[in-house]
Amino acid sequence: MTPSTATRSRKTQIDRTATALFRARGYAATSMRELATALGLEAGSLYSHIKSKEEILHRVCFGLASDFFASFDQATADASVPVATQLRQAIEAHVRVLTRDGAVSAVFLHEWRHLSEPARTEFLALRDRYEAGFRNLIAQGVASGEMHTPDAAFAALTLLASLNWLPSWYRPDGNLGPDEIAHRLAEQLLQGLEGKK
Amino acid sequence: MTPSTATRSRKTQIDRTATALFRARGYAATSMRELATALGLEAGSLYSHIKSKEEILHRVCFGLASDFFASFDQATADASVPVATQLRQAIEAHVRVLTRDGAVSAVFLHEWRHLSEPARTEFLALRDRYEAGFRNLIAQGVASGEMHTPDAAFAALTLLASLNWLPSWYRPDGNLGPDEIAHRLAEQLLQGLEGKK
DNA sequence: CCTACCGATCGGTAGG
DNA sequence: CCTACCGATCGGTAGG
Repeated sequence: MTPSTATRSRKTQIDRTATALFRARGYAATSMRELATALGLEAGSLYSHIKSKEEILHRVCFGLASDFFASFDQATADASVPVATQLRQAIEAHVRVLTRDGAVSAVFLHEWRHLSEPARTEFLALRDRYEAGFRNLIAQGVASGEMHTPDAAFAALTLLASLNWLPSWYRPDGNLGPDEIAHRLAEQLLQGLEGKK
Repeated sequence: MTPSTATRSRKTQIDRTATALFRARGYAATSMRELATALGLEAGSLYSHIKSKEEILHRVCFGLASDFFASFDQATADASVPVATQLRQAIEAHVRVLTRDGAVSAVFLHEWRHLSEPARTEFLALRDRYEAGFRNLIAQGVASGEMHTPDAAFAALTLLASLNWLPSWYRPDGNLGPDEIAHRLAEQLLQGLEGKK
């Protein structure tokens, strides 16, 4: 039997509520009873919609991973654009995905290590592949003389680190919108604090 | 009674082993029985040396916090030095503390949220105060014309984010030593990818 | 530092 | 989606 619309939306609701709890308390410290209570039902009832606690974590982590890939591919699709511009677009795309749902992003960034094998290894492979995209962009920029750094891999790691800190302080109702944040991050990372504007 | 030398070193040993486990599996997912087994004793025996699981976490988080403060204060003690140089020294000092013990650093960065109140709030206040140090340095640099950024607070957050990603990939036996890493990070953050070397 | 144990809570299931 | 429950495990304690 295919799941009815009602069942599917209940599942989505479970994912969303669980994600918020995972973010606030951590995956391991969140109990299925807390989750059930937050949804207004009994613990056992959750299992008509999901198979396990980890299934939720799996969906969140791998779902956002594929969003990141789709977003990156779109930002860098046009090879005729200067590499520095492609990198700016990739940064902006990354920030947009990251700011779309703070709870999902936080769980993606910090709770993936509670995935059991082989999911954990698969997840890390995806993350590696994504980082390689940025690494290649920077390496191309260095080759074309648009950028300068002694180590593209090192630079890519540092760049993504700055971006991935965002979910820990970004507030959707704050002064800065995603686009303005993305722009400032790109400027700061490409120009540096001592560079001229 | 004051603790004997043997008791004190056993306590240190518990802290170290616990920290390694907290890093690998997360605080909530680490059981006192695992910890006891790793130390070759029974679970109940741990409590002759410590009062609670959280006490260990508390010691690790607040201990490293005070190391960071001491290190920062030393790096910025001489006000006659140019601000950009002070910032470089503060970055290098931060990296040195961060690379001294990878497990302690990882727990400090990611597990503090399992502290119960009021420790959790106190910890966040310390972190805020530390960030303010970098914020002020950048603001001074902007005022003196040595640095350029539209938002010193934003720049400080981004800078610390890049640095704090380090424990997730740094390997003590890798190609780059702490000093070389610190130097490259400082260069990249201050000069940017498009800046000239 | 151990043995023996406490009450509480965990993720998940059976049967309706 | 609920009731009732499973075995396992949790942090921590008493008493030696």
